[in-house]
Order: sequence, then structure tokens, then C-alpha cells
Amino acid sequence: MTTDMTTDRGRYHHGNLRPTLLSVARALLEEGGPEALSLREIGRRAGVSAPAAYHYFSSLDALAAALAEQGFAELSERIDAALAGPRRHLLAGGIAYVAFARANPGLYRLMFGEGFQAYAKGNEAIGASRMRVYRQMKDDLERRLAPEAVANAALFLWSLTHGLALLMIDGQIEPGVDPDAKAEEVLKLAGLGLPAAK
Amino acid sequence: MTTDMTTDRGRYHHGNLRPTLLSVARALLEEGGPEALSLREIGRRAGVSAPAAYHYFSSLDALAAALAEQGFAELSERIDAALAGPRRHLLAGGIAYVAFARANPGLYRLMFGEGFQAYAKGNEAIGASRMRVYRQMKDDLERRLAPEAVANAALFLWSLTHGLALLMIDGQIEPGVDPDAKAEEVLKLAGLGLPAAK
DNA sequence: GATCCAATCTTTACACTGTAAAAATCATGG
DNA sequence: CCATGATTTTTACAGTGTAAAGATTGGATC
Repeated sequence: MTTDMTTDRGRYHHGNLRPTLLSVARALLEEGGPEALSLREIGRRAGVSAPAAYHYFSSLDALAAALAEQGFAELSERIDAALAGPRRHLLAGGIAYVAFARANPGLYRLMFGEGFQAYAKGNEAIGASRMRVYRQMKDDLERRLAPEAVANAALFLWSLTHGLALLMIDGQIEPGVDPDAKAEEVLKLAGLGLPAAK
Repeated sequence: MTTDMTTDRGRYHHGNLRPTLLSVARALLEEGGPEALSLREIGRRAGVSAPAAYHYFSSLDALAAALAEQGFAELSERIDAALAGPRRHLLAGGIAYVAFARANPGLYRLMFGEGFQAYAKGNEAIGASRMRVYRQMKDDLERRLAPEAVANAALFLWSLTHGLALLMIDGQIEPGVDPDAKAEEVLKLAGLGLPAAK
């Protein structure tokens, strides 16, 4: 009971393999990005043979999809938390969004990467969790804008935030500046947290 | 002389292999995305054995880098052309930017993908051509904004445009609308900020 | 023109990948 | 205690990138 199920091995039945695979895969993801995801390496690190994963995931892409789903869920939580905080602006949500991407660059890339994108087409759970993030933003906008302006404003904000997240992940920022502060400055240019346009 | 060097084969010496490899690779890229890039498949389509490519590229990543460099060059041209056109706004440049991504989704993904990103670190030519696109925008901003506002405005605009390009590539847009018009509407929101709060 | 050379391409080989199929091991309810 | 079902391993195959060595060729030099 007190044994660490994540690192246990030696027995034939691992006992806690699915979560272990996911956590190991996630570590791999942050070490080398989506390209570095390898069933064999995952198995190796989990102390298990490669095909063992096939009992829980029908393919490497399926495992990646599970990771991405985790990612969307966590991202959604972070945004919720930010919106519930002291600064309940959309701006706070955007900052949290970018911070999530910066904290989990490999995962974020996976979530919007193409290989996965193709696989996710058939996966309803992922389309749903992805849409949930989108809706968090849209709901807020609907309370503040005329109905006919919402769609474009939502796409505008998502583009800005998504793009900023990716550029920051790519290291496209002067070294030596606080990324959170920078993100806030840039997102503010959208005119969001401000009471009114100048 | 009048033979099509792109499809010639049969002879031991292909005669025009490097450009052929690049063009074949590019086709592959647009068929299946960066993940589908395969030296062996490239060789197959070029009518040549796989290691033949190693005379012109030190690795698959090097070939991908050459493609990305092409991409940045073309993107830069498109932006220049747009800025020289009747509507010499930055907006026109942004629309051209997004249109390029939409016309070459595989290439655009490669240009900003991670595998390539890692490889490009050492490649000076690519950092340069990438910076050139950035500078096109920055130059324009410097003519219109206070010096201390330029950096953040540039990052803001690039984030917005880059994000919009990627979301459109991902099909994140209602079907049945003209993508160019949509891009214009969304990019326009950057100028005035959001419409006034309700 | 014959000959040599350097550039170009092929063959072969190796280590790696995902994954299908069958066999082994174990946990558990009857 | 045993049979069954869940779990994991072994084995095998087709695919990949690429290193090394050999074959082929076009062009310069005599």
C-alpha cells in the first residue's frame, strides 16, 4: 500500500501501468517534444516491454491523445482558477493560458500538433475538451459584447493567445524579461482588461 | 534539353537531383504534413535510392531545413508584394501572411514546428530569413508608433497573425465563409481594439 | 580519342521504430 | 484447487534514418 506504484517493477503484473505509462510519456514529452514520444522508450522507462502499452492504448497516437486530453483538462482548470481569482478579467484567463503553455511546452505542442490533430478528428472527447476551453472565453465575451461581434472577437482573442503562447515556447522573446509580465503587456494591447479604449 | 529534368530517371546520374528532391519533398509535405516527410519515400518518388539524398543534405532534418528556408523566403516575398500593392497597410501584409499559411499548410507547420525548430538553432540562414519576416512588420510599426511601443506591438501583431494562421490551418473556422474575408475581419480588430463594451 | 578523377548514385548493413500474434504469467472468483 | 480472464512478455515483421563501401558516370587533361 505504501509502495510507490509508479516505479514498482520486477513483478510480472505491474499493477498500475496505465497511469505510469501516461506519466512517463509526459516526462518524455517535456524532455524532447512530441517527436520524442516513443512506445519503446516509454515501456523502457516504465520497466515494461513495449507492447504492454497495447492493453491500454490501441496505438501510440491513442496514448498521445490521452495525454492531450489531460492537457486540455488541466488548461481548462487553470483558466477557471484564474477567472475565479482576484482579477476576474478575461486578461487573467489569457495570462493563465500562456503560462500553462510555457510550463508544459511539449504537451501544448502536442495538443495543437498535426499528427495528433489528424487522430483527434474521430475522438469526440478531445473535440469536447478543446471546445470547453474555447467556450470559457466565449461565455465571457457574450456578457460584454453585442451578439454579432462575439464570433470574430473570440477568434481574435484565441489567435492572439495561441500565437503568443507558441512564440514564447519557441523562445521568441528577449531574454531577461519576466514572461508573465510580458504576456500581460502584450495581451493588454487587445484592449481587454482596460476599462475603455483610449 | 527539352527533357523534363524533374521526372527523368533511368540513368545512373539523375542530373537534377537536389531540386527534384526538394520539390518532391514539398509535395509530400502538403500531402501528409511534416510527419510524412520520409527520405525513403522522397527517394522513391524521385526515382532514386534513399541514401542518394545524402549527397545534398546531411540528414532529413537538413532537407527539412532547406524546405523551411524556401518557405520563409516565399512568405517574405508575398508580404513584400502585398505591402507594395494598392492597400499598403500592415493589414494587407497580415492577410497575405495568413493566405500563405493557408496555401501551404504543411510547409507553414514545418517552418514553426518543433523538430525543425531544434535543428534551426544552429542554422544561421534560417534565423536570418525568419527575422526578415519579423523585420518587415517591425519597420512598418516604427514609422507609426513611439519607439518604446514598437517591441510589444510587434509581438502582439505577430502573435495574432501566427495564431490565426494556425487556427485556420487546423480548420478552426466555420465552414462556408471566405477565409480571406474572415482573416481581414479578425486582423482588423487589432487596430482599434475590441468594439466598445456593451 | 584514351585515361584518370571527382562527383554522383547504389548496395548493403545496422540500429531503431510501431505493432500484430501467440505464448506466458498472474489474480481472483467459483 | 482450479479455471478463467486480465495482464504482460516473446517473437516476428515491415518500416525508418543513415553509415560505409562499392559501382557508375561525365568531364578535364594528356
